[in-house]
Amino acid sequence: MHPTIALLQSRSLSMVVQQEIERGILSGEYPPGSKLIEAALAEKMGVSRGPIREAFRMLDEAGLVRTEKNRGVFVRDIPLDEALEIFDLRAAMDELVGRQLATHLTETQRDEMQTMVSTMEQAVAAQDAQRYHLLNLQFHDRLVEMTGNRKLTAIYRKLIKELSLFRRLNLADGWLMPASASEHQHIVQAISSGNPLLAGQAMFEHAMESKARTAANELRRHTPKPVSLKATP
Amino acid sequence: MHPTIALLQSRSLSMVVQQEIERGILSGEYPPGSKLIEAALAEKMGVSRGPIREAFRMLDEAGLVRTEKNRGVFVRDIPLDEALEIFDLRAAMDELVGRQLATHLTETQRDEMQTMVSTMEQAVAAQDAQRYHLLNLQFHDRLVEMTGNRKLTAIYRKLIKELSLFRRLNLADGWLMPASASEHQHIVQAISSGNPLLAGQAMFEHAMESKARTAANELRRHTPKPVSLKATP
DNA sequence: TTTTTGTAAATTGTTGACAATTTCTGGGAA
DNA sequence: TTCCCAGAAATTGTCAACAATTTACAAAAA
Repeated sequence: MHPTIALLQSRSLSMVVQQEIERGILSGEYPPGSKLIEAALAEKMGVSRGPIREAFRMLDEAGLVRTEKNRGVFVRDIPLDEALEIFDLRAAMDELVGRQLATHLTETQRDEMQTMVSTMEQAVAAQDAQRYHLLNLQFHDRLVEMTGNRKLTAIYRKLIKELSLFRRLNLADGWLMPASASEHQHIVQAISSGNPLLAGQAMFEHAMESKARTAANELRRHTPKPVSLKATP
Repeated sequence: MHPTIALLQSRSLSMVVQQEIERGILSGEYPPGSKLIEAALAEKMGVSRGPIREAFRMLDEAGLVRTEKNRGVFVRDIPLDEALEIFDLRAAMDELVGRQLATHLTETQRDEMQTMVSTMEQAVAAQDAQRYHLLNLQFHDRLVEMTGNRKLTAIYRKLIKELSLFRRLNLADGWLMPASASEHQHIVQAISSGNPLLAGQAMFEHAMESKARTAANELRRHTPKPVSLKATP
């Protein structure tokens, strides 16, 4: 039996199961497209199928799995066009974040932002792409959180989770590390300036750059054999 | 294939139950704050408690109900501050809608928009507030749909559903009918102009006007006894 | 060989039963 | 009266069993 289940009965089983399956999905343990079998998960976690099914309904509504009647549930595989749609939506939300932070930023928040950017620059200097990737996610998540808009924060996080199921994104994020590093400093300056339009624009353009890089990566990945056709008979 | 056959093959019981409960919530049959009892709903719909519980998990994730362990599920009552947060988020999404429509609008879409605005103006002339309210919802929903961004459309609709649980909104929407009527014509013109920034601004400001009217209504509702204290001993 | 078909296995859909917890209720004590 | 607290009733949490459907596989037919 999974240790967390035996210990903490404070949350209901289905909630714990939901979190555990979600962790498995986001960590790549259950890759996009793979099938999630009720009985197998039930035995693995030491519970019956009821809570597993309830967790499936939550994950489905959250967009992390898709359910086919009488066939089972599968980890969602976000197609490119949907990923690009999410990028557009996220850009609009980030623009809102920039505007609101520019008008309500406290001293403490400004310092925190500056510290995060500095930490990211250290990761860039150390060529630690993995660490930079995590810090980057954390930076944008914290900015959204700073607005105090809980609904905005909740939906933003859902979008990020869905985007992480766009598999090609993870493989190719090494390229964008140095590119977006300087943009973060620009974002902090724009927000600190107190100009909502400027800050919003900085956030929006940063998000759209990210979208453009992803689209370019995908285009390059789907046209890998323009010259050497004779090499693969 | 026969339509009802196809329906029963694609939708499982829990999905049907979810839609039915959601309908009851949005129609006001189950008002905000009221308790939803598994056994009662199960008997009413002629199914066991399993599908009911699965539907509850979907509705919880969608933000329409809240679940308290060992106490049951309740129809959510959106507090004012959360409603205002949703207004801000919706304004940012509407701005995106305006920008995208301004750059990609077809002739057919422009005509459809104009027709909807004309129909709304007829409802205003006929003093039919109820009909105007429905047409207004339909107008904005259709605009979002026209962008072709499915994720944006899905989240927008979720936000609208949640906002409808902000009970005071429904009671006081008679006042804002004539005010927002002319704004719609302005939106259509701004989008038709092909200027993304102008169209986005029109949509954004329209949404923020709606937020301001709601906030003003709420303020008025919470301070109804400033003078005649002697009248209520 | 390829396709088809029938049967067994695996998996999901649904239900009813039982356990755990909360809520209700009535009677007794301060 | 008001408060408190058993015990009953109602309700939710979990589970195991059964039914319905899909999938796997092997044998038969083209």
